Amino acid sequence: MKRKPSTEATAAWIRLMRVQSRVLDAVEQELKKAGYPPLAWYDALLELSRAPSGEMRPVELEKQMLIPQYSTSRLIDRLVDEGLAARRECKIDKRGQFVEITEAGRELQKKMWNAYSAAIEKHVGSKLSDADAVRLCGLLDRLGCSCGEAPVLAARDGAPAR
Amino acid sequence: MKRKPSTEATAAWIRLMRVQSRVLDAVEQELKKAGYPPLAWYDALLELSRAPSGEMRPVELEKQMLIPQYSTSRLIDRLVDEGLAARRECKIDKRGQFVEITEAGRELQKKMWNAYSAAIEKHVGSKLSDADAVRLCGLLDRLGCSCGEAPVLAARDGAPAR
DNA sequence: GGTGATTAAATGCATCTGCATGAAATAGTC
DNA sequence: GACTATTTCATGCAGATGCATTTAATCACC
Repeated sequence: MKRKPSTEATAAWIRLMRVQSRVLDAVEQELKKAGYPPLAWYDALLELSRAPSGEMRPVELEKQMLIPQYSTSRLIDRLVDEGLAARRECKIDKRGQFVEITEAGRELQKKMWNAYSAAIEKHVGSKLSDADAVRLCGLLDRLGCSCGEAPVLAARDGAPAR
Repeated sequence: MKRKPSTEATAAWIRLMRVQSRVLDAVEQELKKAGYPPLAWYDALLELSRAPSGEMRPVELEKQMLIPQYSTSRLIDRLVDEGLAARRECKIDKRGQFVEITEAGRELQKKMWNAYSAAIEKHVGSKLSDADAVRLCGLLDRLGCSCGEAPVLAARDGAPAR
């Protein structure tokens, strides 16, 4: 039996779609204008930089970033092409590999965080009090739990998106 | 001078990106499993069906849907290919045209709304009280105003997304 | 009413994405 | 240890997207 959503729920759905799209576009545009690669690259570099010795398995990365396997594979291709990461052979499991962030990768991640954090502040932080940001988090979290939650750790020197 | 966002703001940003992505994926998947075309088609059909005589200019559609011009052009191509809409010559402005929804288009829009609304209820409505949905709307709206707001009219028999 | 700027729409091209499949290694089972 | 199933990663292909440009018509202004 299909129940219809209330107008309130429908309005919330619409806002969620629209506002996210606008805010994401705005932030991506700023990064692009500053000459930086897309956010997905940043996310990958951040994950790698946080890994114990700056390296992790593609499968891990895929799970952290919640993107499909082929997408991870190609993202790594691009990072490697740009010298931001390197593929390392995995001795204990020869079908796998390790991806290691390079110095250039670490530097780019840090530089991007400047532009990125400024954009977050501009498009989110400056429009919401901290208390309201917490409220927004709480409400959003309630929508997320149906599809397997990856607990978002406190973002200290970088924020993984998507 | 670049100010850094608070951890609260950053957390809100992350949630906004993640939760939207999950919820949208979930809803799109349900539509797809039910054998329906992507949400963008629905949005276009809804806009067209709401237009005075079931027709509007591509430029209008573009403004309503907030998608780039070339994207509108191609979306219309597909709708026309599937017999859901038809291009009509515009007598008063010969560089323009009208796009008119067909009967098949109207029917599809209505049928999709069943699956679509059920998905909204499942992934949003059922997780939030109406009061919380209103609160969520309020908070999200505050993020939206920086980039030119299209006031979202009450969704009576359909919800435009994105 | 002629000229340059602007608007409406389409399209060529490179890139990106999704999907399915392939290839190689490992794990599980008897 | 042979045989099948599973896991890890890459890739071919079709379709979608972004960007820049093109074509055609209208507008604005003198």
